[in-house]
Amino acid sequence: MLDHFRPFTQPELDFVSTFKMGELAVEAGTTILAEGTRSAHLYTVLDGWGFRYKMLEDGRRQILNFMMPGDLVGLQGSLMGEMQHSVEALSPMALCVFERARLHEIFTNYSDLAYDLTWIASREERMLDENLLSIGRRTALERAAYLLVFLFQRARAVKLFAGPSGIIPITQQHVADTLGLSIVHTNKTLRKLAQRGLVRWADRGYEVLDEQALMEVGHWDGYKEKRRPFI
Amino acid sequence: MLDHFRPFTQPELDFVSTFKMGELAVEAGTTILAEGTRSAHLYTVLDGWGFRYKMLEDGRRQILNFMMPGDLVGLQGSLMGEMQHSVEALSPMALCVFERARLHEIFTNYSDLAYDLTWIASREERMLDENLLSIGRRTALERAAYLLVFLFQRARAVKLFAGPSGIIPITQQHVADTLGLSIVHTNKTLRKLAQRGLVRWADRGYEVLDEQALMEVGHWDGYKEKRRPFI
DNA sequence: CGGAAAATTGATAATTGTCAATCGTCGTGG
DNA sequence: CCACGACGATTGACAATTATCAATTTTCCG
Repeated sequence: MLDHFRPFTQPELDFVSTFKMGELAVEAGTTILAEGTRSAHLYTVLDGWGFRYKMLEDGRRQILNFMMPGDLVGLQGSLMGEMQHSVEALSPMALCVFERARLHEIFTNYSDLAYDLTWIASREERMLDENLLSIGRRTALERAAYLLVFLFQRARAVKLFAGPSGIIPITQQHVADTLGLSIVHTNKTLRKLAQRGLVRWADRGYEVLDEQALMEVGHWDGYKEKRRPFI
Repeated sequence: MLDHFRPFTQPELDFVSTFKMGELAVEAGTTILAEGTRSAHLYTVLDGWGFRYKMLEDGRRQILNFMMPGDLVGLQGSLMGEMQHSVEALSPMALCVFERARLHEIFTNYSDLAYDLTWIASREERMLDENLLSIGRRTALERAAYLLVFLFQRARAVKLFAGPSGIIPITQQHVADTLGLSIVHTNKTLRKLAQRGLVRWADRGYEVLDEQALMEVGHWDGYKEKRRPFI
């Protein structure tokens, strides 16, 4: 997996190992961070899938983005105090745990790592921009197509799939809450993509069958990213 | 305006003055940064209103967020290369111009400023999260109410209004493109808010009349923010 | 094998979008 | 000062998309 990320210098490795408090393994469905809470920790995803979401008081839920290896969990909360969103594991996950309180040390003593942190935050912002465009302006079918290739390409980039392809471990409820659609309409929309042979409902998730076609349906150029940091 | 922001140390001020290349004043409607472009500059908003947006090839436009004094313009592009969104002035704006190439110096030599940068990026992410929740899960009326108080509170916090209240300088087309609605439906929705006496269409923009009621309609707690950095 | 959770479906209701005018306001040129 | 245009706001009618309801199937697991 790591060949996708930038190499570390020795002092960085030394620091990271002291900054690191340990590893955490969680089951699918575990809530890692909860909205309204202040966590003493900050995490890096080592393995598995997770997602960030917000809810309205009456229960309506919006999934904001998905998390995969290399993503930071809880940076917002670390910088700004209380969490304004929750994070839940979609599959079993392995996380690297850091101490929130020591975040500032990174800035003062390891500027390259600080730069990486900001880079990662910026990348998250970029994904949110794309998701906003999607929910705001794409039709249901376009949104679904976009979401599935988007997740597929991201997952492939961090080697989350065993082979060249693989299964995206989400239920239709997750898709619905990501796309801002009802679950019934989501089902009908995904079904349409399946009928056209672009995706397949497999085991406990979706499999992408025709990457190119999905990108066309979703009016999306694809997920381009060069070397990236991994903290 | 500046009492809202954190104070600087002298060395920071000295650095900022060398990092700063000059100021830029633009008319309403000017495109400051364009999607697909690489800018040699990075900006800080000193005065005025602007907005970030993305478009699909067929012209559908989604406004991602609005920019007000203290916001950074173009950080994403500075960190990641090509701009993936455009930025346009909504009103006449004053911008402080920085050299993109020297961004790294901030990280190596002015860690507090670097921290501030990341803080600002994180805050932007938080706003995007809220906007996503809005577009994905709120009804048209809720979205409109949320957007108007949101802009109202942000603008008030940075003293963009002359008195205690003021006018938000947006057209209904802007509102529509922010909320992900058609312009006709946006008009009918805003009209409903106006009939209830929550907002008023004035001169060339909207004025908030009943902040509390808007927050209730929009199921929103309000915009809380303590001290914040200003670069 | 029994249940529970997730996926499907068909029918019907709301919400939101599209079309096609019309109305107003404001700045410009005559 | 007034007519002309342009852009933005408004409206009403009608169409399309998406949501809600209410069952049924499937699939997964113990």
